[in-house]
Parts: sequence; C-alpha cells; structure tokens
Amino acid sequence: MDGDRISAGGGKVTLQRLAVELGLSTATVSLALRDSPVVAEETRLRVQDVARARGYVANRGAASLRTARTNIIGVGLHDIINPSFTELLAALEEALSAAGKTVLLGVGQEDVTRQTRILGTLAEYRPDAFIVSPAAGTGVDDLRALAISGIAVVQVTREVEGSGFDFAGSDDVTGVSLAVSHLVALGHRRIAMIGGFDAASTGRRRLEGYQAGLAAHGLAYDPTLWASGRGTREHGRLAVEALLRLPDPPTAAVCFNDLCAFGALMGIQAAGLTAGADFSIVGYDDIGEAALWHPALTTVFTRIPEYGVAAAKLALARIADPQRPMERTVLEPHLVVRASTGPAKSAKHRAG
Amino acid sequence: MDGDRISAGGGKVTLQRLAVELGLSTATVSLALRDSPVVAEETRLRVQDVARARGYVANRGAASLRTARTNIIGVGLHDIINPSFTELLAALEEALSAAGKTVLLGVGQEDVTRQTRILGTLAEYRPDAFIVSPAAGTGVDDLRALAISGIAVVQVTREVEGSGFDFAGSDDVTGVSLAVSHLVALGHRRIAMIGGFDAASTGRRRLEGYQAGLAAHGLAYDPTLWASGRGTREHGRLAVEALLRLPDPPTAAVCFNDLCAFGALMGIQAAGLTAGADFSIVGYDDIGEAALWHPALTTVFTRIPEYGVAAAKLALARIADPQRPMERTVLEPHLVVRASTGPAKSAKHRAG
DNA sequence: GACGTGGATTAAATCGTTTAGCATGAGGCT
DNA sequence: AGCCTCATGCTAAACGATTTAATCCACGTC
Repeated sequence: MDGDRISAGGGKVTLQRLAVELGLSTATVSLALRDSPVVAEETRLRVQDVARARGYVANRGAASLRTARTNIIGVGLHDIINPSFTELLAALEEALSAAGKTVLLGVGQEDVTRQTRILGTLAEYRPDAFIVSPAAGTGVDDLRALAISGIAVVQVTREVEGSGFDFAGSDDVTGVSLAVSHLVALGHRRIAMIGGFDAASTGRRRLEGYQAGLAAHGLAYDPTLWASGRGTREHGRLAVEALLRLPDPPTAAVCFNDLCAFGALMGIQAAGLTAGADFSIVGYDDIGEAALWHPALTTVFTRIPEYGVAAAKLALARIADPQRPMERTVLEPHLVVRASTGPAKSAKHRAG
Repeated sequence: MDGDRISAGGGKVTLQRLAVELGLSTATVSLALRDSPVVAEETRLRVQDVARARGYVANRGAASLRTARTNIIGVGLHDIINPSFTELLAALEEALSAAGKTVLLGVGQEDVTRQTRILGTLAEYRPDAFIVSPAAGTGVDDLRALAISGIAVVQVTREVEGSGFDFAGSDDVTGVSLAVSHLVALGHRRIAMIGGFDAASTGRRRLEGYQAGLAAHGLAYDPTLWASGRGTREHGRLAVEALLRLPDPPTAAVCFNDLCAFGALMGIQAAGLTAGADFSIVGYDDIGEAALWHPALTTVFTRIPEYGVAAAKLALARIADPQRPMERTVLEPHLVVRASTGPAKSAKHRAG
C-alpha cells in the first residue's frame, strides 16, 4: 500500500544504494546530505527525503578514513566513581556533545600501566583530541606518546608539569590556603592536612597551599600533621583517627578533597566528637553531596563544571588550530562556609 | 647513534609504510601483526619489531570498514550525575574494557528527543552493540530504530516492555515489597511511597511492589500517600514535607531510589524530626553514599554492579550470536537495614 | 552559428585495513 | 622426471564515504 519505492530492500543502506535508487552519483548524494550549496535545491530535498525514508545512517568510520576527522574525543579519567570526576565527566560530555563531538571513555584507575593500555586502545580510534586527567606518576613521555600521530592533548584537573600541553583546572595553592586562613580566623592553631600525595600535581599543589596558608599566618609547618594518602573516604577516616591519637592533636583539618573530608567527618563522629564544635573540617571541591552532610561540609568550590567546559573548549580550539600557543585555564576557587567548621575550643594554645 | 633504520620518517605510519619499509606486502604485515599462524615466525618477529620501533598504531576505523566489527559499545544513559548510574557506568566500563571493548558514551537526560539524537549519533560509529537505559517514555519503535542495521541492543535497569530486547536489572516488585514488609514489621501502618512515575518501567514496577507489599499485609493502598515524581533529592525533600502536612500523615515511607531518600531525610530533619525515631525512611539501590548518611540509610540493595556486568555479558553474547533467544537477567534485591528505620511510635493505629 | 558562462552533476582517486584466492618454490614420493 | 604437498607470501578487491577536477548542458550574446 505504501508504495513500491519504499520497499524493504534487504541489506544495509549505504550511500551507494541511495545513489542507485535515486539515479544519482554517490558524489551528489553525499553533497546533498550535507547541505552543500552546489547541489540543486530540488535534488537536495529529494535525496534527503529518500535517505530518511530508507533509514540511512551515515558510516562515520568510513567518512573519517577520508577526512581524517572522527569527531571523537577520547576522555581518560582515572576514576569515575569519585563524584568529582563524575561531575567533570558530565560537564565534558555535555559541552562536547553540544559541539557535535562524542566521548570515547577510558578509565585508568590511577595506574600508569593500565592507563597506557587504555589510552593506546582509544588512540586506535583516532580521536580528534584526548582530554586526560593523568594518573599519578604519569611522565611527560607517556603523554607525548599520545600526541605522536597529531592528536590534540588537553589535561584537566591534574597536569604533568613540563609536558607543554593545554590545561584546565583550579588554582589549588590558593584554594587550600583559603581553607587554612578560614580555620585560622576561627582561632585554630594546630591544623592538619588529610590526603594528597606527591605523585600527582594536585597533591603537590594542595600541600603547597597548606604550607603557604600556615606561613601566611606565621604558623610553622609540622610534618606529623600531614596525613598523606589517597583521596578516599577510607583514608580520611583512618587519618583523622590517627591524628586524634597524637599526644598534641590538631583541632582542625583541611582535606585533599571532599571524599576525604566525608571520611574524616565519620571518624570524628565515631570518636564521639561533633564536627564543627569539637573539631573543624574543610573539604575540597564542593561536590553535590557536600551540602547534604550532617553537618554540612565547609569546603572549597573548585568550579569543576566550569573547568570541565573550559577543557572541552581548549580541546576544540586546539583541534581547529594545532599551532596555537599552549594555553592554561586556571580558575580561582571560592570558600564555601557551612557547618563543619567552627571556633576553636579553648584548647591550650601552643606557641608558634 | 641508534641506527638509521629508526629514522624520524615524516608522516603517519600506516600498514603500507611498514610494508614498504620491510619489503613485504601489506597482507603479510597485517597478518603478522595479528599473530596469524600462516606467517613465518621469523617474519612475524621482524614485523612486530619494526612496528613497535616506528610507533605504529592501527587505525581501527579502517579495519572496521572491512570487518564490520568496531569493538565499540554504545552506552546510552539518561543521567550520569545520579550515583546509581555512575556505579552502573563504572561496572559496564570495567567489564567491557576487560573484554577488549571500548565505551562510546551518550547521555540522554531523560528526554526522548534528545536521546534519539544522541543515540543516532552513536549509531554512526557502528557500535557492535548498544547498552541502553531508556529515557522515560521511550517507545518500542525508538529502540527498534537502533537495531535496524543489525546492532545488538541490550536494556539495563529499565526496559521498554514488549521491545523483545535483552534486559539486565533488578526485581523491582520484590525489592519494594521487601521494604514495605520491613516497615510493617516495625509496626508502621500508614506507609507512603515517594518518587517514581508511570513513564518508566522502574516507576511502574516499584509502585506495583509498594502496592503488593501493602496488600500482603492486608493494608489498603491510599493514593494520597503516593508522592509521584522524579528520583531526585529535591523531589524527596518536597514530597516528605507535603506528606507531613497531611491531616493524617504517614509514619514511614519507601522511596523510589536513594537520592529521593536522602532528600526525604533532609526534609525530616528540617521539620525538626529524627529519622528512624519519628519517621522511618527506606531507600532503594544502596549506592555508596547510603551507608554514610546520618542516620545511615536503610535501603534495598539492587546489586547494580552485578547487573552492570550482566548487561555487558548479554551484549557480548548477542554480538557473538545475534540469533540467540532473548534473555532477561533479573537479580533478586536484598534489604539492608541501617538506622533510618525504627519502630513506629505509638501513633493512633487506624483500622484497615 | 560560434562561443563563453555558469550551474548541476559525475568519474575517479583516495583514506588504511582485511581477506579470498592465487603464485612460488622447496622438498618428498613414486 | 613428474607430480603433489606444504609453507609462505602476494595480488587485488573490497569496505563506505569524501573531494577534486572534469564533463555536460542549456542559455544568452554577439
């Protein structure tokens, strides 16, 4: 009933097939489908109608072979359960998909070997760019290897110093020192830092911010108050418990990230103390969950969604012009005061 | 110093180039790289050495053109900020990448139109399979369109009834009725349901579980106690506040998911009540955050990581054999009792 | 009627791989 | 010597699109 022109027609529907059916060349069909001005209006409409009726779906793999452009962006993160990376991924996906790009996802799990394998696989799909938050310990050469076939590389959140690739992230030194200043203003003098490790740029910078914050108020840096480690709930909890057992325990802590801080809040509660009153905690990132904790977490908003979008923009710009000078987008973080911090109790104030 | 054989050599390194350099045909090189037994051991090693030295990276797009296999799996979710979907995505990614597949990600944002566009774009990359959690309101035809060019389709979490595609998820009817029974056992008689809507299979099933749970204990279903809506923190909070304002308020609620439940916990606290003592809340999914709330959330563990892996397996199986009979993997959920539920206060017990 | 003009279409090359089928040559066997 | 087999490698044809340069054709102009 619905015409013989739109018959079932067996196999896959390709440009070839459409061309034959329309009595045109593949060249014309290809141009018509992409709204080229050189093909006559009438022809264009006819082609597009038939393509739609036939359920034609372009094979972008084939097209990419010719055009050397895939519209794929390889995104390499080391963790996606951590909500801060989830929020980043969501921002990246949205910005890229709005620009007609599609995300090919690889998760490296904070392991350079695995990361190398995963990114190597992604590279086989010839993404137009990589957006990477490199695993701790990633070297300049690991990243260079990605760029070897002319793929743009953008770093996000973390960076490999001296790699020379674009970067979008937050000013971690300033961020953590804001946190420290807040605690000092509340009267705290023994302030710990929980989480962070040397192999990641974020670890180094946040430690630097911690030290800078202390120094700015004339406080000495005491290495026993730095509970180095990964940014997990587990580490946060264990670390705060260890700190509380010290002979001269701190009264407050800044954390490497919010996850750590949540763990610390749990540890404090488990020790029978009340966060905000007995011990102050500042998180880092301000993920969605932070506002919902009990007590709500005082933290530093690093503007993850914004720098996610910035990273996407950097990638698009570099794809458009591979020769452009290296660019760094570093956002200024904001302190968000909630209920997990409060005035220092009248603990004995040590000199220094 | 390191030999003239490994010279810089300009442009992209392709099979062609390797073949020329080696004095072999592309056929031999291709076979050698894939460890085909028809090429001599010695040749194979020589080829692989040179390939490595040259930094050869196969172009999988080109290969796929020939083999009609991309090793890409299109994953379409409607939300990735929601931790339950993040956990799902992580499980999918891990299982697929272990099987040599790569995830091409699309986020539909609970909007059928957008979902159609996104999945259409993914389809252009000719994934070997789609794993989809369809947006509410998705019809059988929307899904069929995906399968049209022979791409395997697997549904996860949610399903479009009657679509005939494989499915992996949790038994929602049983799950919610477990939650209801738990509350009944604690003495609750007026039990609300927060969240869920008719356009998603999960919404229908969980409502059904709620009703079945009530019926199993001879309790009547009261439509004013179903606060239909999306599974968000916002909805959970508003819903519980509305329920508390009812002339004859409930003493407990089961929720569509954990996010809803978190919102409800906030609402209860904001109303000056204590969850677990004054009002009981049961969540759904048991995402990581659930154990950390204050009070820790009683919830139903739907085994998301397990059915994520199951979905990946179904996809791989269907790729291997497109003719195999449709399969549904439906896991039995477990109740996880924590602190957000407790005995009903001696409120007036209504008959019925 | 020759010729230029310009709009519409097409032929053919190309991208980088895979694979069916064929070619070659060295032994082994009768 | 003649024939077969086996191991190895090669030729050439796909796969499905894009793009450049060429062709075709109708029309107006002088």
